[in-house]
Amino acid sequence: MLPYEPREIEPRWQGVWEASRLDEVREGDDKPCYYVLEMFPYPSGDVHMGHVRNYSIGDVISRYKRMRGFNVLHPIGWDSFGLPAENAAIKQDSTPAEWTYRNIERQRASLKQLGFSYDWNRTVITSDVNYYHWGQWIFLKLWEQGLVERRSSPVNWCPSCKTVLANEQVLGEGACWRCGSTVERRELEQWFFKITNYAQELLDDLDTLEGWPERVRQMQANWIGRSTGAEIDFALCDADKNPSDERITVFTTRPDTLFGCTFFLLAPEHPLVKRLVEGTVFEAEVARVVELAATATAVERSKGERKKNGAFTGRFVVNPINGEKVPIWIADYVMMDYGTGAVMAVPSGDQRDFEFARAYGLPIPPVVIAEDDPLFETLYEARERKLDDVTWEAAFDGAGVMVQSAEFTGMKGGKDSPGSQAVIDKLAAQGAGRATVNFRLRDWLISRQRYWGNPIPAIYCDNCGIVPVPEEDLPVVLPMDADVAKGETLASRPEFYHVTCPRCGAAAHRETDTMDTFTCSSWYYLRYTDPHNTALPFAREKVDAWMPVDQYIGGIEHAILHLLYSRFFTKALRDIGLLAFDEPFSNLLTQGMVKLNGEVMSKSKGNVIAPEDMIARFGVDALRLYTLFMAPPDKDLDWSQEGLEGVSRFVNRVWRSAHDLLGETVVDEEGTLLSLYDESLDAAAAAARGKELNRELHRVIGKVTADIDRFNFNTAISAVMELVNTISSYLRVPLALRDEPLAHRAARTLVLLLAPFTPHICEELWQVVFGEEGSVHLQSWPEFDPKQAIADVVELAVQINGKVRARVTVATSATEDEVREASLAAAASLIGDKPVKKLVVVPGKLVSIVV
RNA sequence: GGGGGCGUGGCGGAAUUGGCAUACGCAGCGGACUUAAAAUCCGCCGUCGCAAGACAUGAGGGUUCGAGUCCCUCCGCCCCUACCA
Repeated sequence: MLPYEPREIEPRWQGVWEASRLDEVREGDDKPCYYVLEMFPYPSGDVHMGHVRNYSIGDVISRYKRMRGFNVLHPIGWDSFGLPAENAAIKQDSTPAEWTYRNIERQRASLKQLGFSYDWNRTVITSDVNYYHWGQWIFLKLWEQGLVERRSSPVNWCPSCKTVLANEQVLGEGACWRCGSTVERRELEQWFFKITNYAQELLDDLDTLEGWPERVRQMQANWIGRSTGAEIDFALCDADKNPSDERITVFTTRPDTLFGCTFFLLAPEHPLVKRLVEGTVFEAEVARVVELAATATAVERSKGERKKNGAFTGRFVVNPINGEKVPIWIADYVMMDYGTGAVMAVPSGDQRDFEFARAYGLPIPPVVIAEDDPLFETLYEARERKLDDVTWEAAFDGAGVMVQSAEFTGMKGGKDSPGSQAVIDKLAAQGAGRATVNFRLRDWLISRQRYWGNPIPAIYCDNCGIVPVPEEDLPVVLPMDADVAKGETLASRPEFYHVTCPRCGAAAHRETDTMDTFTCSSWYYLRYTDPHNTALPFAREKVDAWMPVDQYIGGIEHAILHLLYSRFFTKALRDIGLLAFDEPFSNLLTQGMVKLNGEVMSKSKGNVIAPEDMIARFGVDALRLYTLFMAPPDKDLDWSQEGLEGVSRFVNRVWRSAHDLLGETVVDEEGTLLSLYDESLDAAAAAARGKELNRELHRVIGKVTADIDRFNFNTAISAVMELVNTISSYLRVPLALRDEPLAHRAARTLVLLLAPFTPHICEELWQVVFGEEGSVHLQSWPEFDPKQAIADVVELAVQINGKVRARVTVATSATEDEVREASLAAAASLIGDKPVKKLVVVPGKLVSIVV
């Protein structure tokens, strides 16, 4: 036996597989299609353990499905536009393109070294012109559909990255997702994708994504943030309640509390504020609060308990339900970008309004109260206002009964309650309100004031305004040699910037903003199905054949951003007629992180375990197997060097066991005999061990198959370890007494079951050691025969009054009556003469006797 | 504040539908082989107990012949999200 040398075996087989194009998709056969996809990497540096784990999961699924008879699409590419390339280029006095493509080549080499079964002929690189060309084409199609808008809006600006950001790219407490800087709010004219047109469908279809983790579905639902309620119009009035024509509309989820509205709030940045107070005595104080809100937000926000600041504007509105005069205040807790930026404040029903009322001495009349509230007796059936304040410590925002609410008194109040509906109906009848649905989701801001991205195909003409670049003029090519270190931008390149207007022929100039990188990653999975198409982003029949992605694998950090944008793209492209399905990813697996001592590995912390170091010591197969064995795929994995060594020992053991099963004498490097025969075994004992081995083979085939199907790779591997333990027991049978066909079958089965996990050692054993024809990765998955996994006899536990008291061995084929009899006999001395009240038989498991 | 998830040996974790809790691995302990070590192989390894046995899945209660799993109450931890009107 040759010693196991992963460093020799692994590169050799990788070369053979590449030369024979083993992993390239062969289209046109009649096998069912299966599309397995891992989120493609950003080429920021070396391949790390997180990549190894992510791609090992995908590779097991890919190889397994191929052995199960599927035609598998398993592609890889790079998400290669983005700001880090610009920053790196400045630091290294290089260009973003140079830095990006150098990193891609390094990562490509690493991924090949890891032996992943990618179809390298389908690589998609988003900064390649033959890809981003079609991103521009899709942009134009969305524009034609009315899904692209350029408009002025308050947006998030990162002063460090010097670009605007989408809402989804601003993390908690106002931090930029890339650099962590506090973002600023600016009013700017920008490009948007109208993702809000799909808000309802994006929410509804989450219910169809049964193959997604509940957590991700919840996060998306929360992000979309649907609220049902009403819009209510309040007319501005003067101090004597004379209404004007001007109305301010609010959104509320609690129209039933309208009788408790004692003040009216505007966001500090609300466009009306300035005009309401201009030239009045209230102007100075209002301006002070506006200023406070604009400057202190980010700092205040991080401080947990926030004091609510506000100021009276000196103006009033009329409450449309009861004609009461309500003062208009501004308050810094009212957000301009949710609802309408105006709020009807009901201090008894909303905690924030409650605190504000207490701080500024405003009345708090209760209007919806719980039935067990002490006030209930006093106020029940009170239609007029009897009580103008409460002794409560906090607002009551639950479901209750409406009081002090005219004809609505006594009705059930709460979110979406009959009381709410009744109030909406009355307001609708007088034209002062209507039922409506509000979403938290905002339109997707996709323009970036950066160089290294996909140019937005638009032209500015003094005569014609904003003009789309004609389809036949695509692609708008990004100059690859821009020296960003010297401050070069798209605007500073005359040959890029100056154009003639495609409509009128006058001198014009190009848009110099580029698209958000997330636009590139929103459709790359479609391009993989048809990566070389030069006439279209993809052909309809290719997409129809492969999509949707059967299994998508990636990190939870994309739960909202990438996954929501991709779902939007899919729906928008469907409506353009390019696709026929509603959702891009049928099943999603979010893998956990690889950590060291509970901390995320990072270069800056200096706690990185480099894959190549581990490969040099233990080999690719051991490393990959380790990442799959140590934890379930969706959980975080804390690095354990001892754990990797244990898995490496197991791989070595597989190598020795396979040789031994073929009848080879196994020796170590110094020639010491490692095969261990038990000469005391006779033919009958050998046959019994053979029977046991055969049974175990079938049990493990069944277990591994079921476990891979539900992504329990860790237990699939432990089942193979159990098989190897049983094989070890069989290997003690002296060669002369062994069942040779059985031993060979065991060896082949072991290798087939492990092939998706440890592809190199299995290929070596299969082709070289076993001398089989063809790659192990093109073999059929072992057939599971449940009948052969069953033993002739089975030991049952006998429970008496819920405790295991005895054991009885019966034939597997025994009838329930036979089992009953045998267990009563076995437990006779324990039961004595007590009458048996009940007897439950669980076939193959236990018997429960109650006395 | 809202939402999601979790609590099992010294550690990572297993237990698919309510059916013998702790599979598999790591660490540890003992033995074989060896001049010795490494490697390998065999065995032990929840707690208490000499043993028979008793007790153990965060705590307490319930349903059931039977609960890690289902229900209720409480405690603790993690993640996401948030002045969302």
